Amino acid sequence: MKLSTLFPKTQRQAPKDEVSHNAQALEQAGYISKLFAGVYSYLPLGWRVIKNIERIIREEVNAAGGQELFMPALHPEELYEQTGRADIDVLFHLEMANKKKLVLGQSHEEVIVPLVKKYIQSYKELPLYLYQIQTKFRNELRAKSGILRGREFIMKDLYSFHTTQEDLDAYYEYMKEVYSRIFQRVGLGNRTHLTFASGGTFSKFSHEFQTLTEAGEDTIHLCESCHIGVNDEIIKEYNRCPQCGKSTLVAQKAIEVGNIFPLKDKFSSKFGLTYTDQNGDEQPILMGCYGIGLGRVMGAIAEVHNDERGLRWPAAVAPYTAHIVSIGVDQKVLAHAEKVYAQFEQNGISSLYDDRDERAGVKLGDADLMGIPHRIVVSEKTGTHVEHTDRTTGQSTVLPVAACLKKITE
RNA sequence: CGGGGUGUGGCGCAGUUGGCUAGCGCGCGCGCUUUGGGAGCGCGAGGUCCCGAGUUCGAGUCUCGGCACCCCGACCA
Repeated sequence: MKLSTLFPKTQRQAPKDEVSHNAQALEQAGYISKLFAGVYSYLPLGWRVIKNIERIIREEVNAAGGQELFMPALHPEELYEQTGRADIDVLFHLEMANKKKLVLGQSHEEVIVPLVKKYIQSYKELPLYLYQIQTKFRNELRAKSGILRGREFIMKDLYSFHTTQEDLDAYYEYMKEVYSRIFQRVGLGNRTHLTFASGGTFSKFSHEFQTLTEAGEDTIHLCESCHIGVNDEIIKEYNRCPQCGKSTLVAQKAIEVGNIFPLKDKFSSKFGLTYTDQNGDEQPILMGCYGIGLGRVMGAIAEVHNDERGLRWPAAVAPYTAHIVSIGVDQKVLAHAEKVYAQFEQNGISSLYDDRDERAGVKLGDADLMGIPHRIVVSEKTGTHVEHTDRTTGQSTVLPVAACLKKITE
């Protein structure tokens, strides 16, 4: 991709109506654009980051047996009356021309449970794991923190269906590992902690995955001994770690990037979702649900991986792998830069090539802002070589193009 | 939904006790110069001053009523 044609160009100054670091940096660097409070467009760079996060999640959830589908965002309100959720305050309400009442989906239990009921009858068809990556709508009283809390947001929601509590428990435990891998891969591993949260009336606990950052809206109590967190809501009940029993809990700010919930029969009982067991008896299907907010993950990464100059994307989610910058107007330099860009593309390294007729400060400043992991400078100084800078460590070396390619791909 | 703050070219801002063609920086267009950390000179384009109603000879400025955005709460993936 040539930077001269990339939409949009970066902003010289951070937007004044954003305070959270993630939104300031992401908007200034051209990753997102706010339409109104809590509602953002993902611009080409930002969309590539979302797609990378999505790919990682999809790979891991597919490996865990998940079958991807796609459900509507428009839901008949009557389904929510059946579950008693029709008047929860985050629901957006709307109406069809014939006055039928609808809501915008804030989650999909009300859709997927009737869907599964329609097709599943026997224990032979279970367990079943269905998921989607889709837009949710929540009428937040107050949207804030940039893309950390939107009114419209992309979410991966997985629903599991089981015949026995043991089977649900086993899959639930397995999903903890899957989630850990996902957060590891997107670059949040060393700051993201499994956290005990309230299970409401139907289970003792649910679990959240909380990424430690000062920008977080939640306070968790992290066990210094086993690194398990306890949600603020339930710390009063459990003044010691529910995992290891020690009382070494330390309060920290965190952002909830994922959660998993043992629903059991909460929704299946409302819709009569049952299966026939081996004895021909009707039994309730037990469920779990598992969510990850993609925009929130992106925002959390932006909060965690940055420096005073701009963003610093982990390689796995970066919009491009290399940011090639030509400096100067010398024809030989420009020809060399074009060639380097072509070589990177041929070697399968996605590259953003700054071919603009701009001064060095502008181009290098934009590279800092955008935060692509490998910066490749071509100038009169580098001659037939290139200067490679690792955005994460800040280390620079001048080396031949082939050596640079090798360094990046290994 | 309570408390506080802010709305003026694309972005960031100034605009005095109401006053005449509404300014500045950045960005944008054209020309010349410049070229390893956000250049210089010249010319130029770009505005429902958030919206509505009022007061006044005259409103960006005053009054009333809305709306939006940001911050702090309460609530929430």
